[in-house]
Amino acid sequence: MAPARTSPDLSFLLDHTSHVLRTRMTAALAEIGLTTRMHCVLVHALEEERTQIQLAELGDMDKTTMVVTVDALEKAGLAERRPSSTDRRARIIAVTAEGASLAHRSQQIVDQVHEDALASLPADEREVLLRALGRLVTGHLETPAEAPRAARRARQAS
Amino acid sequence: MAPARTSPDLSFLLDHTSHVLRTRMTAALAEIGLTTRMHCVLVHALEEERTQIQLAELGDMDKTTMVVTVDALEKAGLAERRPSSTDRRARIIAVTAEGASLAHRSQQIVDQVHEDALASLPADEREVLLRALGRLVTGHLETPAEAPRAARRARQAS
DNA sequence: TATTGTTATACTCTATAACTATA
DNA sequence: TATAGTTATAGAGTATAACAATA
Repeated sequence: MAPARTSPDLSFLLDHTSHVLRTRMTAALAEIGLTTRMHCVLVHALEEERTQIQLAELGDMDKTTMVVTVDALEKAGLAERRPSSTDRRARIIAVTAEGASLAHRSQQIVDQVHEDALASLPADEREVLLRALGRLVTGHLETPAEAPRAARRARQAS
Repeated sequence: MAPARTSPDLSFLLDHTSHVLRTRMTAALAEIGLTTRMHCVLVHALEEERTQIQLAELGDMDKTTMVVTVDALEKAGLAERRPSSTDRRARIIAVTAEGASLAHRSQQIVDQVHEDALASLPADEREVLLRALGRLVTGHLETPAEAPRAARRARQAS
């Protein structure tokens, strides 16, 4: 969508670049059978022992979305749910050997997709682009505006 | 979602900035009763006589999405469907006086939201940011990667 | 036969609600 | 009472299919 065309259209530029980059990333990771989320969970779960909730927060996902993602990782043999030794409600996500190996490859793919995009820019622009975006992310564009969320009916009895 | 954290994470930077900017834009336009799409259609329809299909292409929307958007504009008294004089299948989207006035205000709002974001950057970074994003949009990140589209069942008879 | 606009609806995605087990 | 994880499903958003009118 191209909202307008008057002033330098920052919305269009950011929407388009992020959308296209995301399709590239999705396609590249799909070649090794991963979604972006699976990659994200694998990488964070490898760093240290983490529960589903912790991984959900790191990846900015809902806990119910995390259930689906971990289901997919387990089904693919890339990770396992293990009981936490300290909290019997919680599950530690343990990455399998195969999962660790794939996470290594997927991180290379992610880096490569980013590099490919950045390599198309002059070195000085590349540097400033990252700095400026970083400034926005930690500054003026840090926090989303409130979106009015619709209330929801109770669930139907089954 | 924060896909990774190794190299400078262009995906995260672009996703986050575009997402937050979009929530700002949505909230700002909602104050005058418009969605981003309604604004987009109004502005393009004001430029010259255009059919729904033409407006859909300009805004990168599906024609069925355009139907809904034009319905909303008509309901709000901001635009009307008029028969094309040259093609009896087509409808020209005519902006009403009220619609034109609101489009003027909405364009100011859009510009202001962009300005607010850009004003938080040093002037030199601002300029390079726009140039670099523009380069990506017309260059390496011009075209989305193909997404495998799921086939769909035929419609149920009603 | 192809295209414009329309309606109906299938599908995806995501999050809410409700529940179980445990803290 | 509150939290981790799960299941079921509501709801938004969007696109496909089919169709009528016209080219």
